[in-house]
Amino acid sequence: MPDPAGGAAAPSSAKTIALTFPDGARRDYPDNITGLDIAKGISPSLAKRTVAMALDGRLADLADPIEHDAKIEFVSREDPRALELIRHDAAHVLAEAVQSLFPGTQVTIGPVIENGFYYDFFRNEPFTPEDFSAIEKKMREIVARDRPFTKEVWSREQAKETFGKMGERFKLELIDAIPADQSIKIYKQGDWFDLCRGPHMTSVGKVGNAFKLMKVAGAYWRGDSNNPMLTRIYGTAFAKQDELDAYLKQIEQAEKRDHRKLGRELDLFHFQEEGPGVVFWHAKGWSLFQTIIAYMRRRLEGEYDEVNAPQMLDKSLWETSGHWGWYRENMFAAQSAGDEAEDKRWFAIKPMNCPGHVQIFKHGLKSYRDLPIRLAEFGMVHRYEPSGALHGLLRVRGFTQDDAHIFCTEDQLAEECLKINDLILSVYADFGFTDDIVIKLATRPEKRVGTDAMWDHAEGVLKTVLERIARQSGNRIKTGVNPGEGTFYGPKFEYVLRDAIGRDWQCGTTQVDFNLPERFGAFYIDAHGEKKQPVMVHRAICGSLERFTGILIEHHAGHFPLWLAPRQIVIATITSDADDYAREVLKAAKQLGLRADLDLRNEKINYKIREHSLAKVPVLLVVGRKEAETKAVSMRRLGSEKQTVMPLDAALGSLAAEAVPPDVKRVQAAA
RNA sequence: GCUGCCGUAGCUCAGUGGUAGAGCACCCCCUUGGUAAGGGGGAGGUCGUAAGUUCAAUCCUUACCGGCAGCACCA
Repeated sequence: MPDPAGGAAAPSSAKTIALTFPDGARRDYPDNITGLDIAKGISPSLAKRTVAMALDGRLADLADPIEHDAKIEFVSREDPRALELIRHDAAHVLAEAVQSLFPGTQVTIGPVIENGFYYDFFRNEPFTPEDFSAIEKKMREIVARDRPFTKEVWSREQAKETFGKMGERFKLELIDAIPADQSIKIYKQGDWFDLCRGPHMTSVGKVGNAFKLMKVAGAYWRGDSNNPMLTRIYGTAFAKQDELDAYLKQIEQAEKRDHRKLGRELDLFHFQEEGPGVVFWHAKGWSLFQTIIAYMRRRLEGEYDEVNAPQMLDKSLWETSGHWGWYRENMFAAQSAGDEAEDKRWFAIKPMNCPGHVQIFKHGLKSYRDLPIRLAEFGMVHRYEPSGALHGLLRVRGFTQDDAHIFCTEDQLAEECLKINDLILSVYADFGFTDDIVIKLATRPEKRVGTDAMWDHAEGVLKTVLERIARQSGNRIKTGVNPGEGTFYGPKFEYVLRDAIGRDWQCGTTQVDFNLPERFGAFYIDAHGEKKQPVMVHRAICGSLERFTGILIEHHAGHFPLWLAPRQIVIATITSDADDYAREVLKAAKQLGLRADLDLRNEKINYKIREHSLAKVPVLLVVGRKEAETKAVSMRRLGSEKQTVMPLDAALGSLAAEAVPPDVKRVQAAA
């Protein structure tokens, strides 16, 4: 596409172009007329409130000459599409402010991101949040000055000379990276200017004052850890102050559901210094964790064989599998600790379950009639994750996978992938993730094993399967591709789900592996009595159960549905007169399999209500003398201030019915 | 791992170059109160670890450990 600014100097007069307006009107204009001229021609007020235009849906500078027939729309500052312009312009304002306050700081890039923008700077002394108020103040000055954004197209030489003289070595690198057929665009805002592909609004003042600098962080130049570390300043900007306020409030809400905070508050788990990245599960957290595993076990029944492979194995096995070569840096290994011990071999603590499962498959001759063989394991694996990657339950060094490996023939591969898909989607639905599930096909990475033919084949199968999944779901399931993101041994599907506040989590995965069976010499006997190599499919649904538990905590904000809640009911007495009856209620609840506790403390009911509400207990059964006399309970649900007095049996009966896990409910409904 | 910030009681946090405080939680006493904090009292800390500077370090310096944010990584 020719650069719109390219011909700005020489407007031709003979040609005309036809522009279509949002209301459908079509009008002819002289070639190279600018959006601004058109807007002015329509009405001065339109010109005044327009900050940019969209040509055939693509945002462009209002001052750009228009060279083609197009659909044209004028974008006001309030238009949702203007938000990215506001943010991008704010990034430029940030850069100018920083360079004016901290001379010698070099600029690099400053893109718009999901919730705002950032700008990466190079400076020996990094910025701190204490610098923010001064920078924001300077930014407000620059905005108030309201200089127009003007675009210039420079020659490569001019650009390199100018930025070279300024000592902007990162900009020089960027200029070199711009393809030869693209022009070098410079946006000026008063005296300050930046290399930028645009577009921008008409003037700096349009940024407004609803912006805020959020945080500083290091970031590698061009995202490569071999490159120098830059200082990144994150900010956000909105069209209006109340939108900014709402966004800040939303961040606060997200912080409240942080699983690390809730884990402490709800007494679910903890971490401590001696065990970086490994979880101490407390009773309530372990209950939740085990509820999830029990659920998964039920879902595997009849289809999978659950096995358990050793926690550590001689390193030679990992050399064979290839993990020692590929991932040694990220593995733990152990030896006998005694100085005098004779056996000083290295044992690798398993980072994956697959080599163990191959050993189980290999044990004894397998016939094609046995396939597919589906081996599942809730295996605890350990990986030496980089210290900076650790993050509560979401990234740990020791975790439990809901792992399985399927050994099948090539003919069975597609069918197996579809079966796995059905299971994954059904499990997600049971956990409350029904919409916005995305499946991505991750294709061959640069570092990989196996022949191209093998990869072609495996990717081909997955692609076909993925298309079928999308079709079957009536295109409810969205699909995509992650080029180069496959594992070293094969391509994979990544299942991404979206939580209650719109965050995406990659959980499930289906990975095709032609590599491990070959490395370990796994085979089966086919119908002609020949040895054949099985295809192996690695599959996880929740992925790391620790992580999945963390996601569930955040998804529900600790307010779990009854079937998951570690403590479903607390029976609280009003006075000690009701103690005996409360014990009766507890016994009856436990007989129905409900997880219930008693609160007989000598405290006022207000106090008890408050405490258990803060602990997010889903159901409070309050009993006093009245209830004891009538064999009733006063039920109060978490999040509600209403109480319902019900006969004991009816209350417990309905709670027990509600607490049945969703998969069991389905079975009950079918029966 | 990299950059920056942080580490004081179970939790949330205040504080000082002369070895520490608050609120909540905890324990004890009084209170038996009908749906989100009743009252009083008490106990609790080698101020992350180690070295250095200093007459003196929780406070200053360095290293290490751990955490937080982001980056990089994630079989």
